Amino acid sequence: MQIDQKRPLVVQSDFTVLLEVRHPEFDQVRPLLARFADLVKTPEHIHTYRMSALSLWNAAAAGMTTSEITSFLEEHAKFGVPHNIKQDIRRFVERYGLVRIESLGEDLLLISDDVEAIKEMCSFRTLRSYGLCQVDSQTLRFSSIYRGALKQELIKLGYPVQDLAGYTRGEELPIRLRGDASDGKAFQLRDYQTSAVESFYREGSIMGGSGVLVLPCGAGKTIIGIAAMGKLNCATLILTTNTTSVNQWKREILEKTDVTEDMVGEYSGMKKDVRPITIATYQILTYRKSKDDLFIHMDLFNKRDWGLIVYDEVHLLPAPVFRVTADIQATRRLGLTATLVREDGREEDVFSLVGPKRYEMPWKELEGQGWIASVSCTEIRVPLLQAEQDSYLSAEARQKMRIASTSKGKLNVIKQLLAKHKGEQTIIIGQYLDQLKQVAQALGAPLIYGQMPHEEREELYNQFRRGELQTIIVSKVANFAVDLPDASVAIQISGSYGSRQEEAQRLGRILRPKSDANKAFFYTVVSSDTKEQEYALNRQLFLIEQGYQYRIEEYSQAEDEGEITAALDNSYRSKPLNQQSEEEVLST
DNA sequence: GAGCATGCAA
DNA sequence: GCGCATGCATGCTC
Repeated sequence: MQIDQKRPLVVQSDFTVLLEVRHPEFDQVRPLLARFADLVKTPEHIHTYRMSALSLWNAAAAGMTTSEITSFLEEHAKFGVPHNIKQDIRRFVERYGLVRIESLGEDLLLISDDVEAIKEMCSFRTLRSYGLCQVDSQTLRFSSIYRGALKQELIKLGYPVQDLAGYTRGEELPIRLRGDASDGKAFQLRDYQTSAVESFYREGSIMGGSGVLVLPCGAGKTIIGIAAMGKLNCATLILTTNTTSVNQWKREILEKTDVTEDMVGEYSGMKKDVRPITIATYQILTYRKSKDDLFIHMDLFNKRDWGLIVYDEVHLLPAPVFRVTADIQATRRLGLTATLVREDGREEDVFSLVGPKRYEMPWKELEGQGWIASVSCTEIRVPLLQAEQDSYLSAEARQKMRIASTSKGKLNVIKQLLAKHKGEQTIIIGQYLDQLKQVAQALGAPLIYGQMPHEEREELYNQFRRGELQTIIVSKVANFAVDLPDASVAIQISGSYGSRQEEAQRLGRILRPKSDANKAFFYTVVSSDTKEQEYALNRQLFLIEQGYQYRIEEYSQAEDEGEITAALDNSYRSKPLNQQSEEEVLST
């Protein structure tokens, strides 16, 4: 074993990989590591990643090989790579594709070059009900109705099946992208958008046709979906999270393709139009009169001969939709998301039913190419006020979070930040209405929340866009509103527990490229030494995994306003005492 | 049958 | 494991 203390990684035999944050190779090593391992912990000096079966399978599906992974680890590990880890990586990576599904007339075949794998499958009790029937030592035959369910079951048993059984064409529908239009509506796919579409589907290749593309907010997921439609030229069902997004898909399809309005239908609470291109919400699919009733709108999947189903924000796909998706495995499926992480842990179902990850664009890479703004993230820790301190300590666990999140001490920080970023469009985002109302009153800025009619919201958004309003305060509407205007400063004053998605989405609000220095600022204000501070760390995991660094600043309440300004301003220029390491990392 | 308020689900 | 926003259906009014 080669020992080289100068290297940044420690590969441990429990499948975790430690990465030294202050190491000069950090920025170079991190994105590669993230391709096959998940970030799990981020204490100050060392980040812990863990390889899992699924993270390795997704890497394999995206084209990574065993030797790429092990030689990368060997090259950067201080103490080498334990022998058993190398073996296990090989075992997992090779599991993807070890068993594949191919078609044979009406039926399907499970095929493996590994005779032992087939033997093992015959012995699994849970597979009995699928009527697997042995053809020869390497082949099992089964009915195509079990295509989805079987894949779901097999991944649980450690066999991520490669599905090569192909797809139906679906009803034909010519869709031409306005790539060369002379009427000013022309647009060009960016290079990464082209690669993304091609890794989903390439003409003549049997492999493509189902899978997930992972792209940051603001990378143009809709456009990629539309480009895929343009390749396949077939009736398409698009599923998305809310009605605003339904409208947005429709608008973009009409704008970017030659498809006419009568070809595009909306299937939602308001309208039930099934057209060659139909856009629906997940919610209408999962509607039922009572708990043990039928999902009456689920037959939308069979209302037409769809050639493609697009799952927008696939990480939010509701459980009942998985069930139907298992039955339509012969239809091409495209999942789009900014994060494969589901808060309910059903990532394996996404893998087997929608498809494996085909493409991932790291946020930092997009930033490097200038497609999104570069964001500096700062966590500002504010001590609780004396009175809050007491009630915090005596409060029940479940109340603690609320007390910490809504601390009155945050107001001063907000004011300081607004002063610091005077003249920049700023969004303040929070979770508790009481708190937001107080902040709105103190700042004299409008609060946009659920009860406000959409018309009124739109008016405020427009004023903000025109620059007539410089600051707006938004509640959880920000988590859903696709039409929220862009800003260059976001201040998060409270959020829901450890939601990584929420944090990512909020940062997404300031990613649109800026005209001048292309720089944006994300602040998260938390009460120091509280539950909130712990949760804040959790929330940041995903973005840290994407390469963002949070600077941490301790804020102390001073008596005199002027003093506060000085204290805060100063800390941006000099190194905060407790964060020298972060600072050094940034400069490497 | 549009426009609104209400209750419910996840 | 909380608080909030959403979307859907229904039932009322004119």
